[in-house]
Amino acid sequence: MMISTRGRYALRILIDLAEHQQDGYITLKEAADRQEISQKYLESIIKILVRADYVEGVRGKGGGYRLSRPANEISVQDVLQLTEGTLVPVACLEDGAKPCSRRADCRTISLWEGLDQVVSEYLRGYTIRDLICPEN
Amino acid sequence: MMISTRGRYALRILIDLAEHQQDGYITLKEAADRQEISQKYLESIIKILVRADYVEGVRGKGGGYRLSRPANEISVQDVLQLTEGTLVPVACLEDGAKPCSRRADCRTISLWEGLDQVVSEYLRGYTIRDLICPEN
DNA sequence: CCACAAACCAACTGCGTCAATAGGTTCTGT
DNA sequence: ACAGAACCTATTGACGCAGTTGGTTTGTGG
Repeated sequence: MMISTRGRYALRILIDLAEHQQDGYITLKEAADRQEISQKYLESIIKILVRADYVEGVRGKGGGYRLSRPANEISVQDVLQLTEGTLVPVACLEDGAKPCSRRADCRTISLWEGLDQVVSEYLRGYTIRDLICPEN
Repeated sequence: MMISTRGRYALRILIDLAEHQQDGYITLKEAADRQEISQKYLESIIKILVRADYVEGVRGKGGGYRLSRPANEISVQDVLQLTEGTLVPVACLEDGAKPCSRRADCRTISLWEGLDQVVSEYLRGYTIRDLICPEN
């Protein structure tokens, strides 16, 4: 189980915002109700998206959230990387990882590098635009 | 970080056994020392491999472990699936998962199915034989 | 102008899993 | 018999996930 609810909910709320773009600002309550996700928990997730400038939040009455850039410019890869922290399969592939003392005769490093490659390429091929329902 | 030490150590001990096949039975201590893994922890991992009949254990003096089938017949996919429990990216893809109530208008299911596909295909392409050092 | 609606913020909690340790028991060749 | 090896069960500490609690700040419609 490699994708936690954090990443999955993040995608779902982005999709929800994309599908209701024409309705103006969407409140957290609306989105949470539609997606059947705890409002409070979703709050902590959307905060990450706001800070990373995928989503814009407006306070006060009449406020809410909306995408701060077009849906086709938000890649699934980026969203998951942001919310999950990392997507690499093993710690030694994280950038800034301290070099492994067994690196010289590690038999598996190329296996993991290849896996990372394959996953990244796949996820980079999807944007939020590709995930919204055709009629939106 | 999707592959835990359990899966990684399992691969490493299988590789170790494969590379020392001609030395007869390999004791846990030998392998643990070579791989710099806690003997006790490795014990719990190799037990899984014995039960799944990837490895054969022989007790008593002169005993130890060896592969119970050729290295090229042990796929990385199978080993990781066994030791990690599952490799699917989200719970609803596990077989025997209770059907999701939101399945009908889930926007992301095909994304996850595709990811699962891509990862499985990649890992199925590797066997222990592909990971051992050429000179062995 | 002010009450209310909304986003924003910080701290905490229960739970499960991972990674590992501890302390044995059983088997077997010499 | 005994030493060396696999085998077995239980327990532990740390950590992250998933979610909750209880607020504070900001903006606007009436």
